[in-house]
Amino acid sequence: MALIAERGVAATTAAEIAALAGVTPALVHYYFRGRPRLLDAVVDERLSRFAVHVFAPAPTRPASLAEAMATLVGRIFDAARRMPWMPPIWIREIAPEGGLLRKRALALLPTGAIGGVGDLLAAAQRRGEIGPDIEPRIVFVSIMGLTMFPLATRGVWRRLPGAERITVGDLQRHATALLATGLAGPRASAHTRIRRRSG
Amino acid sequence: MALIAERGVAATTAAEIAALAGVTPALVHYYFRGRPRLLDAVVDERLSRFAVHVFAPAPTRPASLAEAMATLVGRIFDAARRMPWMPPIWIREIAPEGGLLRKRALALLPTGAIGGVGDLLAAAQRRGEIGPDIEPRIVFVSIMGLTMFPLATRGVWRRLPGAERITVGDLQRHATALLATGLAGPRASAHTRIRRRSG
Amino acid sequence: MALIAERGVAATTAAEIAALAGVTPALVHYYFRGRPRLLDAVVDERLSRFAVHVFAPAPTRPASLAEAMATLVGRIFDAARRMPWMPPIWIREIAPEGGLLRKRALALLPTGAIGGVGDLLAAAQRRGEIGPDIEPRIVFVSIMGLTMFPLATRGVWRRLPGAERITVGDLQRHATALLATGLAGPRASAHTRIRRRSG
Amino acid sequence: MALIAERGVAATTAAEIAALAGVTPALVHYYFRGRPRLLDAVVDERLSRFAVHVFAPAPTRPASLAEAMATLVGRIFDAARRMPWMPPIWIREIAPEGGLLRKRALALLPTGAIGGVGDLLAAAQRRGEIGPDIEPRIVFVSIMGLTMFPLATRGVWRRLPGAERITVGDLQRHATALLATGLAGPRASAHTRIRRRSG
DNA sequence: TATGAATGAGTCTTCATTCAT
DNA sequence: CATGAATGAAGACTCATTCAT
Repeated sequence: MALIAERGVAATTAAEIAALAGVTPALVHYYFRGRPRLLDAVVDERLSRFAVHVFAPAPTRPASLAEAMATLVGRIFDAARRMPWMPPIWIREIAPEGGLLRKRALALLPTGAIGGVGDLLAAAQRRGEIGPDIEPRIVFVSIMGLTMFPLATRGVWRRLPGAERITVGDLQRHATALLATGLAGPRASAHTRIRRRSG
Repeated sequence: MALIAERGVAATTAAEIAALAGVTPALVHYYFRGRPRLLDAVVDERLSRFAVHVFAPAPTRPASLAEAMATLVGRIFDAARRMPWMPPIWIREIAPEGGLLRKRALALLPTGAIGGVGDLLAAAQRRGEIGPDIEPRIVFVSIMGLTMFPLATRGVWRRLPGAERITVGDLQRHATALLATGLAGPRASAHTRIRRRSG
Repeated sequence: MALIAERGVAATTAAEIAALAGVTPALVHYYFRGRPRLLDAVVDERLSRFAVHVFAPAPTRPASLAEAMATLVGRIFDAARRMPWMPPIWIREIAPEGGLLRKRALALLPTGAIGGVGDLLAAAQRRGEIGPDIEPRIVFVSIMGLTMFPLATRGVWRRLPGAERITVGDLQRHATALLATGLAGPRASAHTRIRRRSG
Repeated sequence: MALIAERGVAATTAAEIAALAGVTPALVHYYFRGRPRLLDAVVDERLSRFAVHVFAPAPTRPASLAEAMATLVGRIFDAARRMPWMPPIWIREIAPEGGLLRKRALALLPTGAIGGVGDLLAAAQRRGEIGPDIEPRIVFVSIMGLTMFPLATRGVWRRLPGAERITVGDLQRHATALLATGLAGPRASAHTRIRRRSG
């Protein structure tokens, strides 16, 4: 997982995997019965856990839309903490056109659940709870763009001036806030909120 | 560019590039003087144009922060329309850890300009114009996650139920809105806005 | 035997043999103590039976040369009926230059007996009972070419037009006749012979 | 051709071919574009020549059946003199069930011409010119068994006692005679024939 | 400038063999 | 007796690279 997360599928050879595991390339082949099935195993035995972690728990009736979003974001960050190889793999090998794990991994996406989120948001939009320019059906994509993408690219943006000390927790708070109220932040009338990172 | 965008750098051979160009692999090698310098050329002669398109124009003093963001988003979408190979390449080969064009392309990022945006946002946050949970320094990353990422992954999410007819224009509007006010949408007191996609 | 007859020695792996036998490749190795000795066993425990069947029975004093030949041909066909794997193996792995069982199997050939047949024929030739252009010493080879070879290649020639219904019995009669009197058939003065395949 | 004739297709590696040709295995692959097409080339560029040599010349109206057979046998021996790799290859890789060149090479066999020979013989048999036990349709197979087979197996039978000095010419004469009149030789009434190998 | 021929290094894969159990 | 795990050696194949032309 580490190698694939770091270099991508195409650039990861069986020999490298074997070396990292302290075995011979022949064993890797013997064990997984060929490269295609090794990739199957990557998806079925590892990537699937991530999907389960994010989607499996019965969705408790959320108090509000914002809370529902925050929960989903929370689960993604949580899963990524446990399975840090997922964000880069997702970003490189699953999401984009021609990703080498795409076909294998797309089945993991609970299209139903995602559609459900879309329905929920579309209804909310009809009730005026959601901005008119929002596309409810691709809010899920935006969530990915605000969670998996920054998680996968920490290495780059951490070098941006002033970003060195931003933690994963900060990132989660940032994504949740951006998703809820955008840069504008909560309405002026909102009650005082707990300050983060007081230090 | 098309091949790299579609399959990634590692999976694109000089022979494929040559075939697509109607020349011999030997000529590709002769012309670019080796694979490393071919990748250099990809970055220097193509990817750089994208960066120029997004960042080069003198930043006219924006009327508001929201407008500044909308302009940046607009430029990205505009550049992506002209150079559709950029989003997948960015997502796969530049942004993530171990991206094969990362070292070469990172120099293109105008760290200064990005830092400037960060400064601007940090100041705005101090003035209370920006939500307290926002991290000004990585707003740029969020913008990427709301523009380049969905552009690079249209192939996947277009299959989500209800997302078939979402256009790039819709996507831009969605990203701009989300960035400005989040899902919550503009404050209640806001004046009526032009409806999108009336048909 | 079936696998070797069908694909040849070089193309038959220990794993295939094991699979067909319902055991593991490791057991095949354990049992035969390596590939060379597996091939030894093929020769010593199977192929040898064929040779025994053809040559072992005490050669009853034949009434005539023709009868002696018919007997030998009969024994070969008989053995091939019981051990149908032999003709292909003989043709591919024993007879030709570089056959993979050649060295092992050649010892099975009773050179003495074959030489005896040669002596017999040479004497007959000297007495004028055998055509002057016949080479007595390689009549045995011709017998092989008229028995083992067609038996090993039935799959091909059965597809020849009109050859579909030719049985092994027909083949034996054909070989015996050809050997005795060639295409010309028995002398005109010969007494009527029993017709074959009356149905 | 030499390697395949000597060891068979399965036991001949690209590396051996390369070594014999004084080039690298990579070149063999480059030149033939893979093993399957190397075998195609073997068949199309070499084996086909043999078939042409044997079958192509317009069949001059033969004076007799015996002459027709002698001509066919003569052509086979002639072709084998020029292309000595053919008999072993034919015997191992084309004729038997599971031969590795079988599918590729069977198209070379002029089924029509062979069927024609069959027709001719069948008619002759009806006229009583051919023995009743002969199967006209597989006389062609017998011819192969009396020509290609002994040619492919010289290495073995040359070691038979008394066979050391038998030449290819002797073999041809032997095969022709056996085919014409069997071991029995020409009818007693036949006119004197030229003696062979007077020395 | 352009290429066909050629290759070294490295890919996945196969397979007989080993060995602890 | 029997096997699963493991491997070395070798196989076909790939690809960037070289080079004479």
